[in-house]
Amino acid sequence: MQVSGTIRIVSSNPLNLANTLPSGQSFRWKLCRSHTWIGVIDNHVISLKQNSPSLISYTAEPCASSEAIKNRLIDYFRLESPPLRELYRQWGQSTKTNHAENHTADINADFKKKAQKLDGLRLLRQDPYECTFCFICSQNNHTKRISSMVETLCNVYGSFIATVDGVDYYAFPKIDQLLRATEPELRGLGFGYRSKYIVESAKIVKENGGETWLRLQKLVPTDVAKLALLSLPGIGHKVADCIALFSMERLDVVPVDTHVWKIAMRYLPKRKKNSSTYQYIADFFKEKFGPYCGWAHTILFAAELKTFQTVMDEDSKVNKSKTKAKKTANL
DNA sequence: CGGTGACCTTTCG
DNA sequence: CGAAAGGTCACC
Repeated sequence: MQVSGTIRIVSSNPLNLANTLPSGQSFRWKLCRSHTWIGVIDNHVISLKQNSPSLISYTAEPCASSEAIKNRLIDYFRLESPPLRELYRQWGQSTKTNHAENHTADINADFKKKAQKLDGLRLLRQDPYECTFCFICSQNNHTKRISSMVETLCNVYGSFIATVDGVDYYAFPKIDQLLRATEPELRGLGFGYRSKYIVESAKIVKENGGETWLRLQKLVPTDVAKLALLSLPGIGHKVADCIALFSMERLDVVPVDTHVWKIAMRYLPKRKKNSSTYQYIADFFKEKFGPYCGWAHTILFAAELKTFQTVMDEDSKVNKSKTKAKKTANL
């Protein structure tokens, strides 16, 4: 038995599932049919269909109050605020700079161009506990493999939720379930050197109070929350920033990963790759995009993903012979 | 502090 | 078949 309903999307505050769900924030969504996505939120298998830019329909299993599911989705997609259209407009607007910077490329102008292809990409509000372990899996890894690792964690250690379209869905394992995982077992499941990080981090999370310990980090200052995250093995500054941004309401945090690094180097003088440069790049994004720079960052990050390359490249259909030149330019 | 190299495995060109 | 992938850690 399942519940269903619809959500109205207003144009001043868009949500585009196809641009949001595969953007590298969550690793739990799969496109199962045209415009239809299936994933798990909490203990519900959620199916979402983008009927049009202004209408999304959902089903949830197992049964629950339709209103409760709807409210959960509104929360998950941050549909209450801020009005995203206006943010896109601001991010695409060049900030006034001094003369020296006028000679460099304009990241806001480039944002504007890319954002047109990635309309309605919303930052998700994820669970800090789940997000933490997903991003421990993310280091030096690609989204496809991360997704399959997270799925394995759920299928092996999590509780069964429901079968939908012949597929069994499992919840993300609770800390006591996750504690059953051993390093050799995880290595056997293909987690590689992250196996040890997962096992050790799970122990520390348990010692500190379990899932709620991570959820409580929402309430403390950002630097305190980051220290808590950094105390877990397998979490450095970049992963801590991802968790803070995607699950702890730190929308002003900019994780500097390999893609963001490359983006930044198109606008900034070259620097060595060390911790001070990490902050230097994060500050650059903050200056250019303001208090919601983490959200802007995620859009620019997504534009670099292979998943979106076909969409982003539709520009070049104008003149296919230019493809070769474009490739060289990107190097 | 800053710099360097090892590290599991999959995916993609 | 080699490089890259939402990096981190140990060690100098």
